[in-house]
Amino acid sequence: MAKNMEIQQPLRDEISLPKVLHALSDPVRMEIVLKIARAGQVACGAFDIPMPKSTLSHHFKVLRESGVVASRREGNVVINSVRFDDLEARFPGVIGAIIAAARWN
Amino acid sequence: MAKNMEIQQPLRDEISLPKVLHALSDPVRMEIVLKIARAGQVACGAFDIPMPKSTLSHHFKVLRESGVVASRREGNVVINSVRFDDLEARFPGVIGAIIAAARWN
DNA sequence: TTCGTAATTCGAAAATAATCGAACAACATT
DNA sequence: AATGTTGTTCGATTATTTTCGAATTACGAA
Repeated sequence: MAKNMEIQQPLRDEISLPKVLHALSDPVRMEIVLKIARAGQVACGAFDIPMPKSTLSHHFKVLRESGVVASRREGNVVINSVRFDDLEARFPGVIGAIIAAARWN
Repeated sequence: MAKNMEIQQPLRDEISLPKVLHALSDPVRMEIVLKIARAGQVACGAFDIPMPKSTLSHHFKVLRESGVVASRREGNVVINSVRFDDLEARFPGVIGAIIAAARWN
């Protein structure tokens, strides 16, 4: 298999609102997003969520495929960030309001 | 069984963000919400969505139980409205941004 | 090349959600 | 009371998601 493959994620214009909302409707994934949003850049390994890593990896996959999170490999860790610019361009106000609301509740 | 029962829906403070996002993550339900939002008040029967009424009723139930939609019986129709005030109070900006985004996409 | 660490993929099982016809309930009208 | 209309509930089926251990990939370092 080819090495150094780009991690698959949708282009800005391909991001779909139902998929974004579904991705964020899971409390574990929301917690992940909050932590990434707070820190800016977080490696997958930095989450001490009590859960097998295959399950956690699944949640990252959902977040990535929905366009909420961007992941890139750096050495042998995967760094995640929230795609604020793309989300804001496509769905103005949505991601900010959701994250702000989730911080309080 | 008792007659004239109130239709069950969560109090403002019981509305949960994950449930709201899940409710809105379905395209059929989003379409329902858009139509209600546009018109203010819409009876269940006013939707010409090609789908059995039991399925449609299920979607209304999800919207109601998540706190997105309020339903009240008036004569023999059920009138639906979006709970803007409650949603705005609990999750400022969320419902407005999502509906605005959904209108375009 | 071998080893260790980080993370994804696979495959199967369990849990949730969506779908839909048939039966039922609430209400207005006759 | 009988009938028609609107919408919900029930129960069964199918579809989608979530979960998790085992195997695998990607990469850096020894």
